[in-house]
Amino acid sequence: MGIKERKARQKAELRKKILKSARNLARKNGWEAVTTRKLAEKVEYSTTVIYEHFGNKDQLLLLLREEGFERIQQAVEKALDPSLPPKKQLIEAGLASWKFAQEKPEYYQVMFNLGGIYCASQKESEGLQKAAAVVYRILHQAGIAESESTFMNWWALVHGFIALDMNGQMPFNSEKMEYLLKDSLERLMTRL
Amino acid sequence: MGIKERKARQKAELRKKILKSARNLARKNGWEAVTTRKLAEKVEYSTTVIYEHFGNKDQLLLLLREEGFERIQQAVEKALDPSLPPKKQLIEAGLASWKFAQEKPEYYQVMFNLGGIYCASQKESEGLQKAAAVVYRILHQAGIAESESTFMNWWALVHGFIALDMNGQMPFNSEKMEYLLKDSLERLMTRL
DNA sequence: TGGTTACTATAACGTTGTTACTTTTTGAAT
DNA sequence: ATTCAAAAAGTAACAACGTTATAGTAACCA
Repeated sequence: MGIKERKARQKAELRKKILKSARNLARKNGWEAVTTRKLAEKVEYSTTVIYEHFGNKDQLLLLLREEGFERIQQAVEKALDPSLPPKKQLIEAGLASWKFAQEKPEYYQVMFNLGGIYCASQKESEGLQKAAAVVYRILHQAGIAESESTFMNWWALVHGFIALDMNGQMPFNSEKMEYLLKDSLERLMTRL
Repeated sequence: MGIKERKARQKAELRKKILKSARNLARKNGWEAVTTRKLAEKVEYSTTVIYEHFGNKDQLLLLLREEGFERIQQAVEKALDPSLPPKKQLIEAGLASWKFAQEKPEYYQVMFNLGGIYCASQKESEGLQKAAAVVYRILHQAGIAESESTFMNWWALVHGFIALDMNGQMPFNSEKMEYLLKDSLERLMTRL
């Protein structure tokens, strides 16, 4: 009697397909192009399918936000070399975050309400906490006393560079911005 | 024959009124609540008045963006004490920017595409350049060599703190964030 | 007074997110 | 196999959005 299982599997597949379509649409045409109708068309269902699976559009976006936080965490941890001194690791972590935002901007945007998208929900993101924990861990390894201060300094620096670059308002191109970020991270670390 | 003058005056007044209404609506109910219809209702005209005065909604937002850049520049310059050492001035400038974003979030949001608003236009903002020039000037006073690097370090730091605080995703409240920003700015300056 | 011009409003078009309602499908019981 | 309830899916509508074509009204000049 694997009927229920099959149904559940199909439902899960469709769910994945919808989420993937949303991400693809956002990547290709920006988050403004991600509408319930286009999403339904992509998966060849009617619009109501979104509401059966996610409740509403905001809930769908929140799922992608969590997905994004998990992915950036994985990307950062993969980029880390535990044998290096913690300060070097923090520089690597910052650059890995930058790289993630460059390669998967649609994720970074939904994570931080950038690029025209906006999730009203203020509920604390579990994924964000986990990603933050990675940075905290390295700070602890480095034996840094004012970890809250250094944590926010690091995070704001990285996020500031990414967000400003995404808006395209700064007089530097992305390559230059990456270089300047690296420079800023190194300065931050040499002063600890 | 002051008829033309009167008309021009009335037109300019209406224009101002529309811009002010947009700002008030955004302040009270967020930028999502700023619609052409609500705007028209506020000034007691029909919707088309927006398009006669500004072309479209995006153009109106761009005007407010410029207005915002001018205002933050004024706020920062007013907060500066030229008799203080340049490094202290840069700290003051950062804190003044933070204060501006706290007191007039609707401006900061339209300036940097935060809080659900989005202006597609990538054209370089004149106001942004002027605001940036203020920071550059102080850096020059301080005789700092790598001014591009330090400039972006300062700017990304300030913007990162503001943007993250606005999203309400960080585990610190605004007072704490302000304190941490001050700390980060002081660290940046003591290392130059 | 008549006609041209500038202003203003009405009403509509195509989208958007969302939902009430209807239809179809489907697994199971008779 | 037929019937039936429940689940799944589609249709069509709602209100609100940005925008514009059209139509009307008011103001100015002759």
